[in-house]
Amino acid sequence: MGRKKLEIKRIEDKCNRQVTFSKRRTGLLKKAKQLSILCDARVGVIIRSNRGKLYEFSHAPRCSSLDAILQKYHDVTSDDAKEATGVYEPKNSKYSRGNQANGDLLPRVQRYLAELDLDQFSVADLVQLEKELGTALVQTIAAKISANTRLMMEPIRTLQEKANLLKEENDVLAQQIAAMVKQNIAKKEKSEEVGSELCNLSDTETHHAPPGETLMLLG
Amino acid sequence: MGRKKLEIKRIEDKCNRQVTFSKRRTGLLKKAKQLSILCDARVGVIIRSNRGKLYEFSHAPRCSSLDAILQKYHDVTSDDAKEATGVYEPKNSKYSRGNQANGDLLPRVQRYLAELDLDQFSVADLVQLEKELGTALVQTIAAKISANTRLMMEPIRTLQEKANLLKEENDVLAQQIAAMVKQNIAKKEKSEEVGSELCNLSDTETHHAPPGETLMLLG
DNA sequence: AACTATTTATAAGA
DNA sequence: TTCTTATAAATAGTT
Repeated sequence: MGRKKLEIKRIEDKCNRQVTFSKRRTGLLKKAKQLSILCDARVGVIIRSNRGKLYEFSHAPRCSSLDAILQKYHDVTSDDAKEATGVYEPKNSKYSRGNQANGDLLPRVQRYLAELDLDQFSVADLVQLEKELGTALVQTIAAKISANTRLMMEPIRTLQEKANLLKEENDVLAQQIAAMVKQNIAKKEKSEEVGSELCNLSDTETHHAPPGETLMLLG
Repeated sequence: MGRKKLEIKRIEDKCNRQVTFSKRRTGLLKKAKQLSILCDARVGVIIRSNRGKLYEFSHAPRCSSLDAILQKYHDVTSDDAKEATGVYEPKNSKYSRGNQANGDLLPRVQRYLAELDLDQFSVADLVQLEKELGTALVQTIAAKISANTRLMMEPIRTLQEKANLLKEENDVLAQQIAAMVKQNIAKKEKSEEVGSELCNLSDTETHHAPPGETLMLLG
């Protein structure tokens, strides 16, 4: 659509390509949103520019309990993943209770989460948690990653990309730290009250940086 | 666009909603493809209808080595996840060699994969592999799952969804079995030749079923 | 599943 | 960048 019919092939002019990217990215995200609303469908769009910037749309900003775990993995990994490779001491921990056979994983995870003191989370704790879940969680996570997301994990291509990711990462980390501080304060007040509303950070349809150690691992 | 301006809110008429879904889904996937081509961007779209059917677009059908691992997780999980929950005997295995410090994960994984006899893969092997990688892989995976994908992991909502997922799953499993058989035959011929082209199954922009145990875990 | 009147997206230009 | 505008493309309602 436009003054002229455009052939669908890589736009060679860099400047023009950037402009088109900006316009069409906006359009795509808009259409994704419309589809999700009009048809009550779950729609996800993730876009990474050739300079490494990320844009995504999700049909809803809700967070499942699984989300909370993944978020925690994320946080922890960002902090000390470089040292944590393989070294951990599974404590005989606070969330060891009767394993209730195989049953539904999600309810079990929810129960675990409800009983956890979030401040105590660490790589070791997560590993222990994972062990107690019998690697089922890990397999579930891995199995559910769409081809889509897997492709988004591909190595970044240019130095410019690395720089951009690094910058965005800093922003997100700052956000997360702020959120954690806030969470701590809130907890000082009421010591009970659990549930599955454990994370309310990330807003939808905006830039989103990948986790901290990405650069090291993907180089 | 159409005879009338359409308000963006849930279409109540079921039949009409279905038709619109079909049209707009096609449109969205088309635009995603155009964006990825025109602007050399990485674009992923994943759509799940309110009946549970999955549609996705990925900018490229390439498979990374990480992909191969995830695919394996997927396959294994589909087969015997119900029994595998937590029970495994880490053999002192064939891919135990000098762990080369922390370095880049991806090259290490590639090395592992290159040395593996794919036929020998099992839950136990994967767990062992994971252990040798020091859970770094798991954390990496978890950290990289976008909010997008996490939302797509949400519990399915209706019986109809379950039925649809089940049906699609069967199709995909059949495909995978066919692919494995093919792979085996190919291997009989040349016994060397490794690299990162380990999987060439899934085609882009088509229906794609979630893994086998999904129903059990999400109910 | 096709058709077509309209709306919407957007390519080029300013 | 942002806006304007002519035109291409998508699609809502119809058949």
